Amino acid sequence: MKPSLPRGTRDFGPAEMQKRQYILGIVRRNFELFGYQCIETPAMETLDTLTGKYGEEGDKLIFKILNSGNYFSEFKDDQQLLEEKNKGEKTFTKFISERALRYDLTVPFARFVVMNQNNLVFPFKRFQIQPVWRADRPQKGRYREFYQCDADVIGSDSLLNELDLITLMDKTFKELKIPAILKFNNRKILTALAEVIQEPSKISDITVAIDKLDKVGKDGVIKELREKGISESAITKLLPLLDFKGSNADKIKVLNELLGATEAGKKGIEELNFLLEQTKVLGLQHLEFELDITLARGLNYYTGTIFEAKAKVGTLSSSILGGGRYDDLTGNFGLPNMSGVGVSFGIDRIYDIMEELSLFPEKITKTSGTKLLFTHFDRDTQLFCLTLAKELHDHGISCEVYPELTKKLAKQFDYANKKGIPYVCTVGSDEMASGNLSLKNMEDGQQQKLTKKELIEHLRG
RNA sequence: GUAGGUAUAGCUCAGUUGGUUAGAGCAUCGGUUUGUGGUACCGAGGGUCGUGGGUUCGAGCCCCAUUACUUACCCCA
Repeated sequence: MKPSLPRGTRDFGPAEMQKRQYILGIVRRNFELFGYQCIETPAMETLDTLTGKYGEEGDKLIFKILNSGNYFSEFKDDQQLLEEKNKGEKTFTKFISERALRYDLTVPFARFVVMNQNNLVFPFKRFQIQPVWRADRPQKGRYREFYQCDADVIGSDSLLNELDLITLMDKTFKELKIPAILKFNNRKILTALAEVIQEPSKISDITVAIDKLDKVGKDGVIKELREKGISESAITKLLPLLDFKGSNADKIKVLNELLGATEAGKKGIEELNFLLEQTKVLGLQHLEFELDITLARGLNYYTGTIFEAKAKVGTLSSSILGGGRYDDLTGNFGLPNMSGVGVSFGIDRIYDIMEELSLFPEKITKTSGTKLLFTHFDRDTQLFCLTLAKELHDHGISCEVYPELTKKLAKQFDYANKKGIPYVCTVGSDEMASGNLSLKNMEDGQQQKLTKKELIEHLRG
């Protein structure tokens, strides 16, 4: 058969993995620096755990796992099967699937917290770096299997956690050298907005429309709002938002006029203001920090602050980080009043951007970490090389013995060359007898005779 | 869900208005060179042209269907 990959998935070869590990290393180091602790959860969850948390569109994109065994045995006869099928996809799915691949790391984390509540220290700061799966249509920067790197604090509703995460993001993107903009908003603003215009059910339509302001202009947005059935009086109330430009402080002023009278609006504005002021006091080193009222994020569970980061340069316009506050995600699993906030780095997109902008350091592009290759001529010398290699390994020197028997040194040198191994030690019967080993530097071609001791000293230095 | 693109050697791709035995580069293996690589030269192996139909004397090329991958939109992050 012809080998192929399923849509939206990728292999990572040695060269790609070194770059991925570089990104992961920076992210992980910062997570730990800020006091987050690592956990892992299974690739699959029970379907019930996941459904209903991501919104209607999100639920459709959950990869479901077919039950093992004969799932048709659930049905008495064709008649019953047909009846169940006609009830719709949702109920029918229950018969053939009880498990699904995780869609993100936040919901499994909430499940984890509830199940381990007696063993955890709250507020609990955890990080998690694992793949997630989404049955999306793939395109540029969008994959069906990708990694999320999450940091969350749960069991504390203090806005200090938001600030903690903001500085974490600032530091991490600085170290990755990605010029990025961090946009934020607050779900309470959106709630207040719905209240003010008295169209609570249309709130997502409205944010989607306003979000297109840059693309289609003010008139375009108004047109789309009308198409979505938003009343004229509501549109009139929204007009100030369409001129929503200027500094973060200007935006707060507009919001105050528009939403200051509502309970949710007042609270939301207060929170936004706090973050803006304290961020100014802390002083961000790298990130651009912008209040974006159109930022909604599709995930249902967010209730307060929401975050999203994008690269400021390059062709990839999709976000490279997302996150926010969820006040009652654990309530679904029987543990109410557990507010949490977290962010998720999308390292696959971060990789794409760094590749495009050539942000990876030169030194990590080598495919091999091996420092020395032993070449040989026959079984005896090969086995002797193996004992030498063992000794070098004990001294922490990365080396390997060419595993095939061949008289051709050229082939063995070629191997070292292609793998980017900087030193070659050739061992023939002379060297074996005398103990004088010849070490060749593959970069400058220089060769020298060394004893075993000298060789080890030389390579450790 | 909507619209486009692509499918030929292990990989990246050529392939003329439809015409003999389908090509190149890279990779692999062998040789020039039986103890020295990165670069040179010579040679070899490797293909049901995604799959199934159709048109034609004749199809890699045209038509229909189908599958896979891919891009954009919707959506999502």
